[in-house]
Amino acid sequence: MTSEADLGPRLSRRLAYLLKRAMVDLDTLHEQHLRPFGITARELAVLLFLDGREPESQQQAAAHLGVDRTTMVGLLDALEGKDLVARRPDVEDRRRNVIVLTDTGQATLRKAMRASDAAERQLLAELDDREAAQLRELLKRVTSGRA
Amino acid sequence: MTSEADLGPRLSRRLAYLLKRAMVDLDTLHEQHLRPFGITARELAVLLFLDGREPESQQQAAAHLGVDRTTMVGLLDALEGKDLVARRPDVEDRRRNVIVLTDTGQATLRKAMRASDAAERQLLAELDDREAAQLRELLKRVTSGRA
DNA sequence: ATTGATCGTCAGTAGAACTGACGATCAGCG
DNA sequence: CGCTGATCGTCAGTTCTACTGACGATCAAT
Repeated sequence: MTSEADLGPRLSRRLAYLLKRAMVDLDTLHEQHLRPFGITARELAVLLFLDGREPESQQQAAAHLGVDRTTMVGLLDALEGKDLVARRPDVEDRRRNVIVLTDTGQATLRKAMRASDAAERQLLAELDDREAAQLRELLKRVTSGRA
Repeated sequence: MTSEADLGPRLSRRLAYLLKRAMVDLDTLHEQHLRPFGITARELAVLLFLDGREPESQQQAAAHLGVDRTTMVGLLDALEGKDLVARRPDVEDRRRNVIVLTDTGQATLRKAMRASDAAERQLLAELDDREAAQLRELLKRVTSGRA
């Protein structure tokens, strides 16, 4: 792949380049580490989001996760097919589905999160703990500014 | 859009979330700031790459930029259509095109780079200069580790 | 009861990137 | 020289993803 020295300093210091690069690398690492659990990083994000929340409708969950409502259908189809989440009719509003984690989903979430932690650690292998926390904090402030 | 508080701390601290969020935001900002120049962030990256390098073939440039050779064709078609780059036959190897910046391309590059700088500044508005440099440095070390 | 909006779903579409192939050209080898 | 295999830029076709628009079902408001 691209080695930073080949690009000269100009492009390799642009934020867009650095961010994309980090994201692609993290995607690759996640793919490797999550393969044993048969889920993608994105599906893990859904599981993580559903856990520790009051049950929510598909569309609420979609909005919070920033994905289109029609995309969420397929995402949940996949997760439901793996028995990780369940759609249950909302008793208060029968248009809605309430999405809940199954027991299998809970267990998979716990294990997959450890794998994801490992992927993150591998991405940040060059940094010590203090620097890793610093990077996380800076990114958090950057994104939270725009809510 | 998604407000960080809504997600709870779990998802909003994951690196994948933070990186993607930052990238999407930066993309949006780039789109706004680059609109006057009629180029995308990606095209700017190509211009920036071509500038300050010995003229190179399409495929070499594509490899360095990490895009597919067939994708580079369309990318250059667009840039050539805007008179920002020119394909010239390589005298030493007539299979190849040498890609060069036109004068217009040079001028556009300079102006667009200032716009891109502004986009980056806006993305990092929450950080002071020292922190912004720190973030850049940490990201650089993260990515350069994997060359 | 009627109107307008929202829910989940699905078909169709649009865009981006890749695969595989093509003619043209090059390098190596006899 | 001539042949063979590889590389260059290009293009057609495929794949993948996300979106638009529509649908029946359901809700809320009047």
